[in-house]
Amino acid sequence: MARNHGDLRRGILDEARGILLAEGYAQVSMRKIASAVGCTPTSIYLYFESKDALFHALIEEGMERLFEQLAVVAGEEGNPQHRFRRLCRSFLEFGLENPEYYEIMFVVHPDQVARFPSEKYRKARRNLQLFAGVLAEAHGDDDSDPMALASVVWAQLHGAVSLTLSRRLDASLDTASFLDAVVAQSVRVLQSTRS
Amino acid sequence: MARNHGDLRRGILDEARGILLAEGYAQVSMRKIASAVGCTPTSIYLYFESKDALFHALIEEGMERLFEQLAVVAGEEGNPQHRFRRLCRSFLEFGLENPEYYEIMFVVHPDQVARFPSEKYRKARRNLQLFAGVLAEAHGDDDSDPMALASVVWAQLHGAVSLTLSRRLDASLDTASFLDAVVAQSVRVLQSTRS
Amino acid sequence: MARNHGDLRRGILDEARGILLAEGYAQVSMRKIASAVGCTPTSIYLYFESKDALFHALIEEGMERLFEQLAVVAGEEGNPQHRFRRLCRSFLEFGLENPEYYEIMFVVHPDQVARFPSEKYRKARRNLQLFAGVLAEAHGDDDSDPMALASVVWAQLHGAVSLTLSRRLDASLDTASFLDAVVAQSVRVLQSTRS
Amino acid sequence: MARNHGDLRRGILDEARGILLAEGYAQVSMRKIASAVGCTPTSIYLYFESKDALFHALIEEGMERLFEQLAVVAGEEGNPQHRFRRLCRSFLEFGLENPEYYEIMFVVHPDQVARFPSEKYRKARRNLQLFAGVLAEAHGDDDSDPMALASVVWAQLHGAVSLTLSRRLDASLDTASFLDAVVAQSVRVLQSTRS
DNA sequence: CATGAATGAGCTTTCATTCAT
DNA sequence: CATGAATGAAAGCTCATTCAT
Repeated sequence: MARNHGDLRRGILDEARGILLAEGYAQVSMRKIASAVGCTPTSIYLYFESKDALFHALIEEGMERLFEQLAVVAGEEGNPQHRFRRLCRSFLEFGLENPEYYEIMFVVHPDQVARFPSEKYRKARRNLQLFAGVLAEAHGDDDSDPMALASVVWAQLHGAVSLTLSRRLDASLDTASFLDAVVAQSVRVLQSTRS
Repeated sequence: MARNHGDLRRGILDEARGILLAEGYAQVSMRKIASAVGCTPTSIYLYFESKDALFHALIEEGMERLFEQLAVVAGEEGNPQHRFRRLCRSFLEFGLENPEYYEIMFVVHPDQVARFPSEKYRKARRNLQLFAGVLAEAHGDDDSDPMALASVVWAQLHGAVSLTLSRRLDASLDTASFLDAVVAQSVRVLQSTRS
Repeated sequence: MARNHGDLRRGILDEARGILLAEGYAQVSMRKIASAVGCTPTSIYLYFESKDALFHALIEEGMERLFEQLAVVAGEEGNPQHRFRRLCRSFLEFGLENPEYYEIMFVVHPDQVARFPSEKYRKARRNLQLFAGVLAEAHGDDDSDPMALASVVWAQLHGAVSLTLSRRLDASLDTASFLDAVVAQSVRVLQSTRS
Repeated sequence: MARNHGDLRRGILDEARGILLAEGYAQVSMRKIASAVGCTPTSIYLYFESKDALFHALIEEGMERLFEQLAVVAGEEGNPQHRFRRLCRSFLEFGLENPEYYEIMFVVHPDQVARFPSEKYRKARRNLQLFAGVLAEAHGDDDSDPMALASVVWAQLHGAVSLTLSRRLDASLDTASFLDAVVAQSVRVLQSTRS
């Protein structure tokens, strides 16, 4: 239990994420985190100003992880269309494999968690820019705004992830082929100004 | 206090929606609803078996309103592609104009509200079927499953609405043209099996 | 459901007793009684001034049933010692077969149910007098007060019933032989002044 | 407010007992205890996991006090019959002098308080064993089970205490001589197998 | 750096009861 | 004779947070 400086902060974040993943957003309480990490609730306040601050740190972390995951794909060689498709897939995977992370990053109402501070908002924005970048490459000559297109794609992917996670999709629907169809449809954004 | 029969029930539903919109689902409490509507928490239980039941009633109501709105469009004359486009628009409008309804209907996590009872679930399904119906018409002979396509479109639209409502979209983005782009992209689902 | 006058009162008492037996004292509520009997909670107040009054009526009824049961035994022919023994048995049986009746009659704290009105108290006293009567017969010439002796016996029997009902007796103890021993010991009260 | 460590815990237990005595088990609430002891309901949960746990602590305490009191008598020198008689007296005294403890230890229905945890149950059993021990001594060679006899005595004593405490005994009865008679009758258990 | 003690506000739900009709 | 609507009080419990040490 002897911890180095900073270890506790790390531990708090890890356990908070753990509970978030295991039991869902509504179940995360300072008490639970504290007892999971082996300290008192009070101690958490030495590292985080409030519960909101803790969640913002988690969100930030999530944004970074997503960025790393997407950046690998975006940086690969080869056909930009191909890369774009893989970017979409990668986003879907991230969401489905980190459901509760995804929840706080993209679903939880901003009035519930206090609004994500704007300085950290840039980190969220970078993810969108990765999409925009690859889109711009793939799209060639075009007057359409890549960020706008990226947002449309993002909306498509986000809708797919969030409906899947909240199990609102029809039970008769096969998830795998639904996701395939979503990716296929996302790729169609590249035809945007052709017609 | 001089109230007609049923007025209080209506008032409870309305105030619940109001608080939901203003403060988010997690902040809606029986106490708050009661004090907003001007009765005691106990009285709410005369009209709703539980908090969950109250929210289920709201969800049901929302599903019906959405259905009515979509049904008008779906029943119009003319080009099915055109009708499909207007259906998409109509869904977006409903979401943006009824954010409280939208929140409980499609966003709030099912772990927080007890699962929507299956007998009422059919009402929710009807909305998707409207999309599927028009899609089937517009699509002509095709081997793709209209419900599957409809789900993809729904994901696109839902993503757009939920990102807009939670103000997670880039501030530099013009909402109107974003929504136009979303509709344009949704319509592209009709090309699904052509290429 | 068409009820004659007085039927409802009867029904209320019956259902109250039923719930009392099935679910225990703490679970009996006006609501439950009303819904079991098929009327509104308000209606109960037409027949009983309060919950306490209803319970007092139940207690009175219980006392009468117990009296009837004991009176049969006390009135039998034959050896008074024998009759006394059977009286003891009969009391034990009543308690064990009507546990929740027994609960309100003899266990529930008088601060919980408002004090049993003194005019009805006489009915409770009659039961004790039955014991005293048979004891006096069996005892022959003696200067000891039969009511005092009867109270001692009552304490013995009541202790046995209440410990059995609240399952506080040692699990390794066989209930049947415990009760036999209790009766045997009760009979010994007849030796009171002999030594 | 300036309190030493442990004082609050003690105070909670004492006030809970006080309310129990004054108003009966059903009226004891966390709120009432808190306001009697001068703290918030929340604070009670720092010392007791739940209301049940609080009452279990009281039961345990009561069992220990009773044991200490009985053990002194059981350990005295002299005639075992004499000691047995004094043991009975001591039990009666404990009950009448500690009605609050007695109430939760032996009267409150187990459906209302969660079952006394089995690890602590041994403490409850020790008291009965004291009776059994002295009975075995006094009884000499005999085939009857001392625990069974002790239970019969316990029933007698418990009946006497509980009827006295709930003031169900006849008002014309002199309490002191009633208790004398109860003890006298209890001692008669020693004749059990002689005749 | 960390804690133990405590708080105040809040939660959903159930209760016995009343009153106008 | 009976109801539907409503109430006020209370229940056990959990929460994020603070503060003196």
